[in-house]
Amino acid sequence: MQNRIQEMRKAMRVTQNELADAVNVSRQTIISLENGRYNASLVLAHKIAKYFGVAIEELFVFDEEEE
Amino acid sequence: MQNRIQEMRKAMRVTQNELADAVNVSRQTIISLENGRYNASLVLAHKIAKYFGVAIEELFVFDEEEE
DNA sequence: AAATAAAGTAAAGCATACTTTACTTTCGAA
DNA sequence: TTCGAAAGTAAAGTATGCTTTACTTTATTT
Repeated sequence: MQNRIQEMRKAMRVTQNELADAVNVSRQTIISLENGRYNASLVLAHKIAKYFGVAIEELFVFDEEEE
Repeated sequence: MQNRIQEMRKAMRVTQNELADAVNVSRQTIISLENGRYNASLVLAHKIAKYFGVAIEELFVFDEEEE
């Protein structure tokens, strides 16, 4: 699964810190998500999508081969 | 967070077993999700939503007060 | 009413999301 | 070119999603 968090964050000119605060997680979590170290939980995915004003499916790219 | 898994599953006349197999998790996982014991991961949420042919946001009800 | 399928509970164990702390690297401005 | 902000790495610890096994309860069908 890929995501467009960094892309959208930069488009909105927001720092990792600001995003982390806005959705109530640590900056580490944002870094790890952006760098593909793990996947967001459903709740976090929803919060970030909402923050960017998009649907979860627009923010996360579910490559259909994945299991 | 609430979800409409049981509701949609019954509407489609599918058993917990069939759904579990279709999205590749154990039956326990479906039971626990339906009974609100925990939240689905993003990947699982996507698979179930896809199985039912709806968007994640239609299947999961994110009550905005939650944290 | 008896048999079978479907749904549920319980609990131990593993995998992964997320936190915290501390330190390093990159980058844009003064 | 240096200084500070932003981004990144590493690693140990906690929380939670998911599995597995085994047994119980509720529905449905015959």
